[in-house]
Amino acid sequence: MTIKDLAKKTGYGVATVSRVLNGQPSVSETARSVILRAAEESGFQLNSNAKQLKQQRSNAILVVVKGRANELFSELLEYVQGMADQAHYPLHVDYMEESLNEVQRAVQLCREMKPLGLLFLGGDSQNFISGFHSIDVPSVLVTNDASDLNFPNLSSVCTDNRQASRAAMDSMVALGHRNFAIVGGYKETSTTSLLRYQGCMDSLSSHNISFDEEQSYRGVLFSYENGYAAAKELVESGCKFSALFAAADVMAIGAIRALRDCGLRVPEDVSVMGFDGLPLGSYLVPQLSTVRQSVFEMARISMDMLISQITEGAPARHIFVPFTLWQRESTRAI
Amino acid sequence: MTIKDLAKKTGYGVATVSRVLNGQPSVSETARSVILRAAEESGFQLNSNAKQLKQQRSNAILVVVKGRANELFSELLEYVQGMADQAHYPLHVDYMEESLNEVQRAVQLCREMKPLGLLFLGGDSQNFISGFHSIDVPSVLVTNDASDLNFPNLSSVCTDNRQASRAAMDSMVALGHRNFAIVGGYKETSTTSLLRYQGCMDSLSSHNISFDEEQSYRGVLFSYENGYAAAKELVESGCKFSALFAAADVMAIGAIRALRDCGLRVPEDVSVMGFDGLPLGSYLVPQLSTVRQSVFEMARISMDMLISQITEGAPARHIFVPFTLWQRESTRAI
DNA sequence: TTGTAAGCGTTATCAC
DNA sequence: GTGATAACGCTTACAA
Repeated sequence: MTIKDLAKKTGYGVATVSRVLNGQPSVSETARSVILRAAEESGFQLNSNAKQLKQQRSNAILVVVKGRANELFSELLEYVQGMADQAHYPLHVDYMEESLNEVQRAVQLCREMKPLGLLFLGGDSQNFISGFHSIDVPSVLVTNDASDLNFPNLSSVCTDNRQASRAAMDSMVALGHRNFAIVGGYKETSTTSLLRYQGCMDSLSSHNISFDEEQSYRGVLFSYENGYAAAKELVESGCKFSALFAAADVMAIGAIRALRDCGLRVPEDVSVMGFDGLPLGSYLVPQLSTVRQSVFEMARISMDMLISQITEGAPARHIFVPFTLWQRESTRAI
Repeated sequence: MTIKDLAKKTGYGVATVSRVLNGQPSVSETARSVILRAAEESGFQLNSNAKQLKQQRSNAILVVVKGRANELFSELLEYVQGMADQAHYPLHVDYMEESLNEVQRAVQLCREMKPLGLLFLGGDSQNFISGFHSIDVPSVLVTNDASDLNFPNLSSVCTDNRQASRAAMDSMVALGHRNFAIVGGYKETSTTSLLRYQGCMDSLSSHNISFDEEQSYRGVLFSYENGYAAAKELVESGCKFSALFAAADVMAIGAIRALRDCGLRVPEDVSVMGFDGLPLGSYLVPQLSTVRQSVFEMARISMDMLISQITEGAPARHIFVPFTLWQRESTRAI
């Protein structure tokens, strides 16, 4: 069943059928209803390959999501989806392996889909530097700062990772903690991980707290498992600490279990603070203390900026969205 | 940049370029290397719209995933991905809203992609009954039983939900529990939820344990939040129980927090058992007791069956994969 | 081994 | 308003 069959069946030409199916204006009401009914009856759907191949521009927004198991992105996406619906932009979501190049992927998809705009959920600066020049549609990078990259069509919206992790550490210092362990990311390869690390150091040095990185910092890929392993190793290596900061909630969760397996209770023996503010954290016992990223705000601002770039040619902007410290049950004063 | 440009640039015809780019045999080594180098240099990628539009059959396997926030599916997918790589089948993953019709979606995608086979992660019997007849490629439904549907090209692989939840309840009875509360799914609309409910009833009645459904059963959509709300409501409504069975780990996690907020400790005051065996469960304190679905086995069997249906025309089969009871820290004997 | 050319199912550009 | 018809970028006979 193709558009041709529908044309034959209704007695109209393919052009009219196409116009109707795409909701274009200059079609008679008769034609519209006849064709829509026929399409309905036969359950006809446009072939998007042919459509996209021929189409000069679609009116969809393309979302490129880096990594499929990221709960923060899932949450972001839910809001973004709602906002796109409300603004009547079809949303096309493309999930990709975290290890692949999201900009290359976007370039390919732009050629194929010709979207109005691009939303990146997660991204790596290096990939943008080396490949974003061949993207010419309005874009927004979410959860990473792109102000240094200076692309006229690339905005960014994120939490100030450095300030946020500094604030997290400050709050634990305020609770009386002086001996810290930190489970972070690979600061050599991930900008986000580096910034969160630097924020920690900012806090420690401003309070004149010494920190032996070799002994008290572990950099791993964000996961329950790695959080567990890192925390266990910290304890077993003899590192003494009353507070542990994990640069992601998933690692904090793994870490808490590791501490428990080492005979340490949270928060009685060790306070643990995470980063992200995943919904899951509020159902844990103890509820996870964490730096809550303002997911809804990030989604809202991203979509607003993207849409104004698309419709009004607004210039690229770079925004830090406020975060919130959630002192809950996994931290305590000593 | 198109295949034509590449042809012009290398002096070959478009057919040869196409053959090289698709790894077809009858091309000279010279042509192959020249064209590959040129493609590399210019970063050329085939336009998949044009490719799929023209192609009679792709050699890809299409995976239709129902719902994007399902951790069990994420885990399954990871294994499936690995197996497809190993067998050299490109995998195309399509995520869709849980509320939409996965079979309709598959029909559309089959028309567009012409995949060799289909893997459904999750699915609803009704949708298959009303729409699967128009799918003619080998297919496997994972996590649901399709033996009743009798489609010659539809296999299925799943846990015996009824037996598994019966076993879970039996195990709690063996621990001495007699008063149960159950947080399940909508048994009126979800077959899986109904089976898990029936398994519970099988167990209870075989042990002559009475159960007031009105008072002690809550049917909700699987989520942390709903698990929390349902458990809280059970306690507040005065339902007395020493054990709670949740038909999904996510609900068990929500329920544990709700119990805690009602002043009940797990497992000291109430034992809680989940269903699924999510990786997360082993990092919780207390570790979640649960029915572990054999995710790896399900993935392996699904892919094996799908591939033998594709390559050897093997007939459809319907397989129950063994489950495991994990008695961990959220349950205890009384 | 290679090239030519006919579509795949649409949309866009014309005329009418 | 509507209908021919030429692309879109590719694969695949069929010829050479």
